[in-house]
Amino acid sequence: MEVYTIVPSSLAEARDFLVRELERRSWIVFFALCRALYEGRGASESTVGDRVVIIKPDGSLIIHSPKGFKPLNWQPETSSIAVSLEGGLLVLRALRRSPREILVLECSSVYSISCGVSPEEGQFWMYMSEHEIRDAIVSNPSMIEDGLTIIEVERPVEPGFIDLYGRDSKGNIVVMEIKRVKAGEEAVRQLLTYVNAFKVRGVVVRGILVAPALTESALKLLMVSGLEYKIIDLKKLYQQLQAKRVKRTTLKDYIL
Amino acid sequence: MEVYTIVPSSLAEARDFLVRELERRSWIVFFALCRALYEGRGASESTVGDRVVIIKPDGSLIIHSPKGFKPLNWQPETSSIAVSLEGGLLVLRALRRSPREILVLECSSVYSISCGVSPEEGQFWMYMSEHEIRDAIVSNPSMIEDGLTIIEVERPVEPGFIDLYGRDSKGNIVVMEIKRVKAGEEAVRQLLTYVNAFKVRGVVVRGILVAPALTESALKLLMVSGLEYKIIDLKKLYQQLQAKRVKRTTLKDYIL
DNA sequence: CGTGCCAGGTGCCAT
DNA sequence: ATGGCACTTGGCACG
Repeated sequence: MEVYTIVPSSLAEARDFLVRELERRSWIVFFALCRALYEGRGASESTVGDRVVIIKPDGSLIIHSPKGFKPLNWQPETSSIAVSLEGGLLVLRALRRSPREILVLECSSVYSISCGVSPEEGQFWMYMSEHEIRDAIVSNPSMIEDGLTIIEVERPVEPGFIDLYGRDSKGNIVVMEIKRVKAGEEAVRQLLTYVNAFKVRGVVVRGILVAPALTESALKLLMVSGLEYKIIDLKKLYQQLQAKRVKRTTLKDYIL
Repeated sequence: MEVYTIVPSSLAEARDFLVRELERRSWIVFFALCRALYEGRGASESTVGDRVVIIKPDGSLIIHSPKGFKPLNWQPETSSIAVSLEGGLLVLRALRRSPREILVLECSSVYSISCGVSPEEGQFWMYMSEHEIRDAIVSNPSMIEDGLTIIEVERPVEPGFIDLYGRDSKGNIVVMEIKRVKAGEEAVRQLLTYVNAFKVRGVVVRGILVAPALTESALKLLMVSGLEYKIIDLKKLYQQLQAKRVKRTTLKDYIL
């Protein structure tokens, strides 16, 4: 990728540069003293300050303040970005239909603008998603309980989907809700909703919350509701999965 | 803010520049051909590709691919960022304790690095948060129902907090759950949990879901559960609030 | 398209 | 720190 940077001597120069590079669908990053106004699903306004603004080839606009992971303002995949000079300010208007949103960026100074055109795009993988945990249980149900068999994955039920639906060694129907992270009350409520859906129809089922951990209040709610839980070891599951995968560079080399 | 940009002729030059600017706690943005490895709460790995990397003065590290709002990888407020040259690659290791996480960035080319030091920091406001909706109802409960009085805000109850707790004209206790956006089933389940908490103690209360809209399935679940709802007009609430605020630049000028 | 639901969710504030 | 919850949540998969 070729990256080109200018230090604009005037806002007019900055505008011309931005207009040209937006047309070319370049990747644009600039430092500026500016303020942002947003109105759409919500409404917000930031005070004037030094920001880093990213405009991606797909039209996403992201405004970062000096702190934290989250951007101050943003607009995902805008339908149009207009640039203009108004009253001594460089104004960018990023519009988006559906939902109808507008983000206005007023720059009083633009310190530097960089842009580049990149041809290809990279891929990204996530490991140990809830999906993978589910599959691991399906291929080895005994990790939950001896004699358990899985009948259905993502079984549709009145108000949603049951992650795993099976039968235990004594023939009881078992409903399982999986959480990849420590489960809170919401997870218990969800499981309870599914179990109740059966109860209404006169069928008594066991409900098991499967998670690496439970919050204290979740455990309490679970006990009161007559539900069960099963703690799973994510690290172990992850390693089992790793073993099955093709050999690849691991992070162990770095951690030392 | 002063912004300085270099186009490094070697990875060693890039490393030296990064080390110096990290020490100065500058704001750093660079374009690079790289790949990221993460291990911590989850684990991920991205293929090699052109990326924009931001390192903020507070140590946050964000890696953006050419698409979408969300970064490909990140590390919020790292406790340390180490830079080194290893096997012909420029390697950045961003470490974080609690939770223990490591992000490794391997750059095969660095196209351009910009950095700047900004002295001050801006503030940010959000309008029409759930908090503000709640306050609006408190100051004018009749927008929900004639004769309603609010007794308590954020009333603690067995498994959480009731947004609004009040009494209707006939003396019945009313429990309200507020949603700023279209309410889904989860909102209904939450309200139901609160109402049931009273039912267990033998007290019958009315449960009202307050939201700008309801999903169809939420409405169904709400009806079945014997709960009520009240649609509120966010735009109207927002305008009422705006009227009370000090005069300021609005977005109407821009929308035309 | 809307609806549901996971996410390395993040951020804010409470205990 | 842990927990509870809103968020312009974003993102994906599915009807």
